Amino acid sequence: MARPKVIDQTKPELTEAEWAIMKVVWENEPCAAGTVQEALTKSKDWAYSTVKTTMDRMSGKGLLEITKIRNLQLFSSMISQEDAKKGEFRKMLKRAFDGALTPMMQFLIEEEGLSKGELTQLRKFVDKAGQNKNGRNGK
Amino acid sequence: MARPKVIDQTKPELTEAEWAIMKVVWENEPCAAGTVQEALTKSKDWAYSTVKTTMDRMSGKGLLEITKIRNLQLFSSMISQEDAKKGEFRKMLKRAFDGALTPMMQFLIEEEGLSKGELTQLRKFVDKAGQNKNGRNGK
DNA sequence: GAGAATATTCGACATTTGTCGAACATGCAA
DNA sequence: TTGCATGTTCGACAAATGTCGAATATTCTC
Repeated sequence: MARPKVIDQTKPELTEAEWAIMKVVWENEPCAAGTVQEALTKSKDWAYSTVKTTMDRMSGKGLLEITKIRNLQLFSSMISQEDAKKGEFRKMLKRAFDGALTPMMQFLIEEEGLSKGELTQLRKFVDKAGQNKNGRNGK
Repeated sequence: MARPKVIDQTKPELTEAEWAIMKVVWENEPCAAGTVQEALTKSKDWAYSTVKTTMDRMSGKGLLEITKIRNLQLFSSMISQEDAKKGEFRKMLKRAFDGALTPMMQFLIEEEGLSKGELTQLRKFVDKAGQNKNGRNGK
């Protein structure tokens, strides 16, 4: 009955460009490459082909899926936003903190200098999370 | 008098291999490439030249500095561990959470499922940090 | 049906990263 | 003095990323 504690180590690894594209896809899927390119004009000055090429490569990697409707290709995400975030977070944790969460937290609070507001907010979360945890699983 | 709120956006960006090497350097600097290579044999099966090449490139990027003693090259870090961690953390925060800390915290607690012990530890940090912050800067 | 709009295909090229091996240099021990 | 043991230099190569442009296909609309 023990819930699977094995964490999928093969979480997706997105590059900078892939993150930008994925964000748009998550918001508009299924969507065409042109849509993504347009949505990014504000932040990225990418040519249509740049976006398309990257998206094609992404589908090759299993990050996106293509559905063809006549002449149109619609892209959909194959990974959830949650998993992507998880992957990014884990990568950072592993690289900079040897995978240890507590030291990361300490570093965050001591070095990053959270504002009072952020601290208050954080405490609220901690308390809330604490409730759900009380009484069961410790370790 | 306003404290500089401008955060150095050009924090170092280390690659996977660079992180591994930097860690050894921080622990032994100044040290030779051979020392690093040996220290990594356990985790990475890298040839001496692989390590050396990477370290040379790192010095070219300003991540490491070389001091020559006769025939020997001793490498020293040009960036602090703190800055490297900060950079890695910020990159993650920016990519996956649009730079917003609070949502990241929420995600961490809700999705990553912190253990009770970690929560307790976290609360302790928060409280401690809260003390130093109380009375001043709110924002 | 012809031309403008849109898309898709493909091949290209520059950089960055990961990884070495071979050639050459040098200082110390036998 | 001769050679290992160590180092350093350099050039290479493959794969991943970032970026396009040109050629080609499809549609839609007059």
